[in-house]
Amino acid sequence: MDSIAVKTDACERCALGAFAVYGPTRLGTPNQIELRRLSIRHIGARQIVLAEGEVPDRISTLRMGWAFRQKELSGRRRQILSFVVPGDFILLESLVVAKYRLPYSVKSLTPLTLCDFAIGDMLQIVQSTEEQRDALSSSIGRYATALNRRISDLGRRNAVGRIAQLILELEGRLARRNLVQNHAFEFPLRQEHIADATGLTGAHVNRVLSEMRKNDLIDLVPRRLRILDYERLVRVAEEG
Amino acid sequence: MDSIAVKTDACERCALGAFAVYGPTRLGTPNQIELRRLSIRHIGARQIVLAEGEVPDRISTLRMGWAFRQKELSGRRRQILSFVVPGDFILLESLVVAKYRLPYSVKSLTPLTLCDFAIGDMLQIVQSTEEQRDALSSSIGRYATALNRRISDLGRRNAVGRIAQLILELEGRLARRNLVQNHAFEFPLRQEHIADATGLTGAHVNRVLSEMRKNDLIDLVPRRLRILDYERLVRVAEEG
DNA sequence: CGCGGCATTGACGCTACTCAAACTAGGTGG
DNA sequence: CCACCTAGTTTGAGTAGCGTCAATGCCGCG
Repeated sequence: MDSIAVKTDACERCALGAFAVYGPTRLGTPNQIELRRLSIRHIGARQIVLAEGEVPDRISTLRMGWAFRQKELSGRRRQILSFVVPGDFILLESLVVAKYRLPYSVKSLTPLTLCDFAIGDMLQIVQSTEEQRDALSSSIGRYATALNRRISDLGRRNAVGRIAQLILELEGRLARRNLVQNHAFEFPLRQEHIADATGLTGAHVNRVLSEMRKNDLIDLVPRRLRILDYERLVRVAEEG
Repeated sequence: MDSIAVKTDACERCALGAFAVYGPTRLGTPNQIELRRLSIRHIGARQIVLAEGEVPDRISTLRMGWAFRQKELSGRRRQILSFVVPGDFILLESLVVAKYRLPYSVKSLTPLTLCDFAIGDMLQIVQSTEEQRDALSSSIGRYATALNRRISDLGRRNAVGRIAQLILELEGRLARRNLVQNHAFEFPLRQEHIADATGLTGAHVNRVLSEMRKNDLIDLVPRRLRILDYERLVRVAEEG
């Protein structure tokens, strides 16, 4: 059982490994990634993966499924800070900040498969070559840039703009991982998640989405989204 | 002229150096900070310090004055992402991300005094000892946590809550630098800046502020703010 | 004295919220 | 194969919070 699992989960055949931060190291012999991998975990949907206040000593990559980072506020309010898609580190921060105390929690949206590493091991891998250092560096840069963009979206864009930006961000991130075909991709978010990510309510998200559908901007069916008019969606995102 | 400037600006007498990330290194002999400092710059109020899209090769600490990071959107909208107060790096990101391309611009709020360093030099300083690495690490951690908090504020708090959170954040950061006496501190923001940081309009900020004054929460006069009832302000920030 | 930069205030409107009910589809057990 | 259940979506009516625009006030400064 175990050996079969290890074989089918071999890193050099992992489609996502190539797009992870440690992509450049992934194919070496002996395979450093696979050697250092501590465990592969499967987690059901809607589970807490990391709880607020934790100080993780391991770092995991998401091999399959979606998760999100959320902050819970008083009175049943919550804000989704960002989404974690396949190929992402669950907690990139822990590669930069020693003993990072989580100011939010991480929750699974779908069932997940995680690959776990010791933080020290991963740091070594990810700093082993110039190429790796660059990969880490630009990954952090994109993450920081996305956080900043999220702030301007929430502060200064209306509902349509925020939702359009969110869709575009996800499309971009998934496209870098080869998870988009012809502007269509897996989209496991419920309207409730879109609402909590954009600072809106479910009801209003619903109205905006049906407006976007009517305008032939997107085609959103359960679990799958297609951008029908990319240029116009960009314009709408920018103006809104 | 120059020699006088250097003497009065000596790092070991800089009140803020102690609270900067490189604080632990500040008093060594020979003085590494002062040796590596490339220049001291004075910049007027309302100037662009770093422009969006730049890829800075120097890193500066703010010795005096306030600045802020802003993103400009279409249609005269702007979002203030965060404020830079004395003792901060203008661009902490550049210590973590090589060749970071600025996704926002940095603007001075008041006249500034900056101390400039080569990024490589500063990296060396800031990684020279365990203590330094920890200082850098926790500084990045606080920055990341603040960005995330800002996201939940904008997404899920009302006007009072956002403004209260902003005031508390600034008080906390200034307090760590010994720039707060009895909950009172320099506060050079115009209402317009509060508005652009909290995603509100100047008019509405005005109404909220006068409400907060009427409730004896804060005492805000031009350029100076005092928190009158800290506990209650925390409560208001949390609930709002 | 007058100007420029902010702060303040009022009238009015719109975006997005609230609450609640109806609807839909996928899954499950009898 | 149907009845039912649940999770999620859709829709409506009424409303609140914050935005818009414009006028007025205030104060320091040249």
